[in-house]
Amino acid sequence: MGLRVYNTLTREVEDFAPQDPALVRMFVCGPTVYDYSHAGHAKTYTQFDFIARYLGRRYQVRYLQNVTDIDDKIIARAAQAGQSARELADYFQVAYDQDMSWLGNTAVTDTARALDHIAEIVSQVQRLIAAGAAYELDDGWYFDLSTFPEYGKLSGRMTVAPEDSLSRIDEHHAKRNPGDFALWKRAKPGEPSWDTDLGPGRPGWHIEDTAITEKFFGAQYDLHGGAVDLIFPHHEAEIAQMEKISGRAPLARYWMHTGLLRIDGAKMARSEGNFTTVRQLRQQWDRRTLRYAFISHHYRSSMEVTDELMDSAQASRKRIESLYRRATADGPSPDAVAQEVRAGREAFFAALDDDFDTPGALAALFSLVRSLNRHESGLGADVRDFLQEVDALFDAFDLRSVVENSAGQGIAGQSIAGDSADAHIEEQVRLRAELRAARRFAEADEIRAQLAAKGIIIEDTAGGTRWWYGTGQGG
RNA sequence: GGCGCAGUGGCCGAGUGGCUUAGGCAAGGGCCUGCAAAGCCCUGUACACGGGUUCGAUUCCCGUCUGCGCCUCCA
Repeated sequence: MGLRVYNTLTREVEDFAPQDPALVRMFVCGPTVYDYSHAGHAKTYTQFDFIARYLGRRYQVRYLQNVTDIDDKIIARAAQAGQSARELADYFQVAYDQDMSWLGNTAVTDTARALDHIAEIVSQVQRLIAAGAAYELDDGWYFDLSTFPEYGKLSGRMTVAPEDSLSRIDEHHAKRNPGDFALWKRAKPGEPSWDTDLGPGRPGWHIEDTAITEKFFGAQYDLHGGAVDLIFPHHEAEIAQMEKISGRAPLARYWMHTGLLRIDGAKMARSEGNFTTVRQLRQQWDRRTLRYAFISHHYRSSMEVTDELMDSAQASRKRIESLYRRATADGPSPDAVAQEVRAGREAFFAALDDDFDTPGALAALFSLVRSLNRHESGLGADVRDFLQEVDALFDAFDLRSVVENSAGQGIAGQSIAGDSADAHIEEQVRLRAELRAARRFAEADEIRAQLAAKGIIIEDTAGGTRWWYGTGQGG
């Protein structure tokens, strides 16, 4: 069974087939770098990171993201801070990169800044002018929507409705149609601008994306992503620009949109001032717990990050890690167990193939976890392999530290730990075992308490005592 | 007002025209354990409301209500 994805353009789940059977070209709208990224960015970019990783199982993936490094807010903030727009954008782009790498979002293969693509942007505007789809006003060039009747096909908003009584579309001066959007903004005094054949100015917001995707992918590509709040007008405008220029449709074969992250019931957004930054989240939670929280929701759902949710995510995560810790047998598991693993693995991937149903996949995973937990011992390499395979996609479990540190005595004598600190712990664990054997429990418990104070966790099992380093504050 | 998405058990959250339970967290009871931890077993409340289609609907259709998003920058 193949991969199926929900396409916003058709409002249906469709079979996924890239233009080039071996390669997926995907583009996800990146941030405007005028401030720190927040939990909403973390959600969207983590979910697309997962999607790209999953596509990577079957295809080579070219994952392109843009960075908007010039716009009104950047200019305004820079002026406030006494910096150049460039300095401010550079600073927040670095901050964004740091936040994404903290989250473990590693799948982006190409990052493109708007200001590095002025020539491509100008070229697109010129071609729109040549096609009769752009016109000039005193403050810049605009797209003429009357030349693109399909405008609105992504959002289902096919008529620019006079009855949109609450519409806040700028009725500015001489625009031919109320929804016409800026392609190139003429330079204003004191603002940064670029000298081009269109005159001094700077790009409109929508045109940078199509200029960048055309450069990297050509006129058409496979997958375009972003959060739902970008559907209108941003993605509509991209479609209008590129399909007008190329005469080919669709711009992107599959349009995928993530649900928004809410706070107190309302959308989290920088412009709303109600946002929690990634940097703040970082103080409170382990990055894997945060990733787990995102992965445990379907990408299209909206969600809210609460302490209760995060506690739940942490507990769930640890359940997987505990199983991994238990799977210590050298070879493969016994046949009956191996069969369970195969069946569970199959169910897991079947769910993911169905429009990246991560909650469904986790359900399959936990069903397997429970059935495997019934086995006292014998869980072997196939279990470890599967959990590693899962984690290569989710990156939400702390399997590695467990491998490196679960060296307690009594577990098949395998001590992976080597340094002196670990040797000391080994010694303490051994001493405690002797005390327990002598039924001197008070002293044994004292050792356990001392180790716990250092963040070392101890478990007595039928096979002996295991120990490992806990995953730290906040889990 | 227009367009779009959604309403599932204490919380989170998939899914399905009837088949055996989604799953996780939390709660209560039990087992295991010197204790702890981990784990296992058991227990409980579901599908917003009103119609319709159907032998049968939480699952399809219509309507109502409610929430969210977009219509301005926005992941």
